[in-house]
Amino acid sequence: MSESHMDIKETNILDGLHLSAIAKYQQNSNHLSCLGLVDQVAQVLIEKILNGDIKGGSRLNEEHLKNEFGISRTPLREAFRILDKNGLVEVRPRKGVFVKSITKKDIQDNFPVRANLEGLAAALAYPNLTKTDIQQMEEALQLMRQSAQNNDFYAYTGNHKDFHEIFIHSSKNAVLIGMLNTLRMHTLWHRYTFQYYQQDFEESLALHQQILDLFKSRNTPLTELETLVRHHIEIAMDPFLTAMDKLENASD
Amino acid sequence: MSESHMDIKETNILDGLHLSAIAKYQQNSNHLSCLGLVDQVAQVLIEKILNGDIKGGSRLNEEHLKNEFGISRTPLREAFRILDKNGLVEVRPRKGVFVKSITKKDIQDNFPVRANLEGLAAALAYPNLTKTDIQQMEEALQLMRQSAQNNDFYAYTGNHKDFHEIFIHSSKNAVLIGMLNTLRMHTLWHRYTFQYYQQDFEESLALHQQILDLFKSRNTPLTELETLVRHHIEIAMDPFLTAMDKLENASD
DNA sequence: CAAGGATTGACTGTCGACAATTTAGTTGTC
DNA sequence: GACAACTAAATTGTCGACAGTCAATCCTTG
Repeated sequence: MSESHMDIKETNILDGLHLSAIAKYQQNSNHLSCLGLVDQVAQVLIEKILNGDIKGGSRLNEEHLKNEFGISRTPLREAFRILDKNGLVEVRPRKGVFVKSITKKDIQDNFPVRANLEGLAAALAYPNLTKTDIQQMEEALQLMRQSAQNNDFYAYTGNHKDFHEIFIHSSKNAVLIGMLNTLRMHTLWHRYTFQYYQQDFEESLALHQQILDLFKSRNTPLTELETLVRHHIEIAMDPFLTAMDKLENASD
Repeated sequence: MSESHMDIKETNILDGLHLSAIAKYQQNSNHLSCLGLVDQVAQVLIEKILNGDIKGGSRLNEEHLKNEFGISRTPLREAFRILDKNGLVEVRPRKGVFVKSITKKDIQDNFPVRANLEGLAAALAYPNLTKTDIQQMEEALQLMRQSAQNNDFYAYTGNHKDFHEIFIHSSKNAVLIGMLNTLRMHTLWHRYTFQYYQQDFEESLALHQQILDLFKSRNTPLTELETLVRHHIEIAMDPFLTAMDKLENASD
């Protein structure tokens, strides 16, 4: 912590840790700078937003962030465009970039689309699934059970994510994978809320076991698989919405 | 038409019209510059790519484009990010930005996803449809018939686009609308190919009439509507692929 | 003559500064 | 006392320049 001159109020969006980290990587290692300073900055900002360190609705001030990161405004502005591409911020010309805050409407719009696309992904993946894929999903489901037993909601979310990503990836449809990445990022936006989101593990686990069984079975009708996957996401929306409600009311 | 000074070689990626147009707008009118120079440049580039004026695979040289537009590289680079967001180019760090060229795999990935999402859009739109919506779709279908009679493939594509956009918009799902915009842009990428794309008007017209009938009917089951819309896009893929084949072979 | 390395040229990445615009605060008038 | 116009500070938009990197070409050497 060489920044001794910073009595930074915690109103600062970014703490000093990441900026020095970036500066170090920038100087020392070449291969990381090959990844592009822009992408590094974007990655840090994405993390910050997803973890809730940067609150929704807040404005990303170029001048401040420039100083925080110790870089110029040019790569910063391009990083903003990446955030925009991922739907995390809104770029209002001559006004600045604003972190989007998730509303109920966003969730109500997001879930049906994601449900549909993951259903499609499952159907497309079914003929492609290897033994390794099945095995990995079984492992993921096992970890989900374990996390549920420990009442570790955060870990559960991670395992759940792994489970889904396996068959999404096996769909081998680049367009689909890209869109689901974006959609899932939106949902994970308030990932931290999941820590307080008392999910009904029983139902969720049963459904995922059911899905896995369909994947494992030889002659599963594609429509049945697609419908089930789609359904299991659709019914997850209402609990999510009520969880949002609780959190909103709690912060009042 | 005040641009009388353009004897610009067509080897230029961009002709002089747009750049001078941009410069003019930039000076004269405020409300257009409020739209942001970046967005203007992006819009022009998108048009160029969609119309095929900029070939797929070609590299967008910042230095050249800078001179063409008469602007600096900063807004240009940000415009590139917008193109990237729309999936029209690929940004390779330290290499440059390359216009994506559509492959068969892209089409094979794109159509199923779009079919699924438009099916969902139709189902979501059904309860929201107003008399005006129905009427506009009838008009669009009528224009489609007219264009078909004139063998005007280009106009047909436009009318067809209008027809779809009506119910897509009526889904009132912002996420869905955004994704379909991107997906449809990809398909329209080689919009000019449609001029040579000898579509089977009969089947297409019949299907759209069928869809419109389901929209008009009071008690259409949502699944039936969704399946039909989805199906009518899925079956459009193969003719599109063969059309691509022909075009490829023709250009050899 | 061929292969490997150095060199040069072109291009992208980054930066600091200036210009334009918005916003907030202040002053003046009705 | 309230509203409007003006002013000033803050912030975004744009630009030209420099630095670093990649690639192709040319030269050297075996």
